[in-house]
Amino acid sequence: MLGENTQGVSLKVMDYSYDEDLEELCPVCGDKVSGYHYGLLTCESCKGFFKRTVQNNKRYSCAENQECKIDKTQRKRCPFCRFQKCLNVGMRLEAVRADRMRGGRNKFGPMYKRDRAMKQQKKALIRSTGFKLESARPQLSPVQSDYSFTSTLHSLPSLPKGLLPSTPASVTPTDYEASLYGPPSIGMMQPHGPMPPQYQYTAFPSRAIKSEYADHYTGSPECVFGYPFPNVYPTAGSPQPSNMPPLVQELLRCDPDELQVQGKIVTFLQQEQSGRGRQDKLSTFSLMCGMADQTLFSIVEWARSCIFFKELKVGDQMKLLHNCWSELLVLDHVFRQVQHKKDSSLLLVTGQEMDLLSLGSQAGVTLSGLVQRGQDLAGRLLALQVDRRELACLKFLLLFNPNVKLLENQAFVESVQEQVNGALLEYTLCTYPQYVDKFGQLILRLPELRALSVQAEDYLCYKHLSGEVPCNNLLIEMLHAKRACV
DNA sequence: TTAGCCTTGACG
DNA sequence: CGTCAAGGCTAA
Repeated sequence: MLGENTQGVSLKVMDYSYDEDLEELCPVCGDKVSGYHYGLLTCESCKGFFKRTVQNNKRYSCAENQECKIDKTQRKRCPFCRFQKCLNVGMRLEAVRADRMRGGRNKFGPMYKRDRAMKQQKKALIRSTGFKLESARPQLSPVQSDYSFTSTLHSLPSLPKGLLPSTPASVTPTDYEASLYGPPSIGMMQPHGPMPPQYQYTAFPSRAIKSEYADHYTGSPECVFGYPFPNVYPTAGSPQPSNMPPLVQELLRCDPDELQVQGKIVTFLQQEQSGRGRQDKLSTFSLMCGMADQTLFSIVEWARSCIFFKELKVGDQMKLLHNCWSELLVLDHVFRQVQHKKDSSLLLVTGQEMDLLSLGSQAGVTLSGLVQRGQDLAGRLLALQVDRRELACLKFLLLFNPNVKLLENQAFVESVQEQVNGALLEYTLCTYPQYVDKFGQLILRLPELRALSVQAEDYLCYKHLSGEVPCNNLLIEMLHAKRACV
């Protein structure tokens, strides 16, 4: 949602301008990338450094404050900070083979492929939207197919219960991969905070790492590494699945693969833009509406496939979603900023970055204020170190709002609310015992979030009435539905 | 120890 | 059979 200026806005989107520049730099030292190594695109030297460090179980120490800048010229100066940075940007210990088997492929192969595909898509999106998202007149004829909410709820085939992401295994392969998969290049989930410096000195149970193809070998059982197989690395500080309340785990499992959502939205916007002529390109504001609209779409899909929610009758489902869609949308946005961890720019659902300064100077006061409140909320959540399991709970607490009136199955909604509350409380107590009242702090964010979403709705309504929001989309339908029933 | 180049080998 | 991320080798 951008720009209150009908003349047109041209908000600069920073990232991905030139294919080479930002994309081809090693996230550790900024040197030239030589390919995917240990989970992400890095340069040859950091690849070698990471390998040596893990293979030889090296321990370094930092002569300074463990915050040395690592760049191409200084990367040799402090191996401690260099390795720290390797871990922080998402290099994977488990990609270093304990048995030193050469060649072949590992389980990251498919992810490298997906990442490459995403990058391609994004480049295409940049090409079609332009580096600077130039505004045109508000679009008259949105090329949106039938996205009415009612048809959405009805038309999507009901998924067979057994096939939903609730397979017996503790974590589905996709979830596992998604959560393992590192951060910024594809702008998805990343560790919720920088790796604590003591990370590598913590006593971990040693565990032999074998290559996946090592079955053919009689690998030496003595092969033990100091670095553990970091199953829980990406969410360091998060619990082992064993001491997590089962419900929390179940809720997390409902969460969609962020990469897939991003991919869908990017593809959609790209197609929409490419179907237009030069003069006909969507304005920045319209693009943002498109993003929000598509995000909303994925939120509805998420809800429909969720445990508890799918048990409800469609009527109740609609009432709940009408009530909380904007809250979920705002939470989605805010949590993305929490992961983004930059105050100077917004991370969009497409993975693009938008510079906050230029947004501030070109968007109107209302929008700037909204965005700022979102940043403030993101800041508080970041300070709280909210993790994605807690996020999953919060989403359910918003969705199953017992204050929604005239529900057919009010009692069920109330019971879900209570169950999730209990699970979140238990989770925060078990996982973050050092936090005095993390649960309470998290719950306190909900009213703030609601207040913000109300303001955002008002803003959207205003923009809609002044004819600046492409109509005929889910966003507007939700807006109308809510205003109609309140 | 570093980092550029070489060899390996499952996967498509 | 080519690709490309693993590990290996070796001058600086």
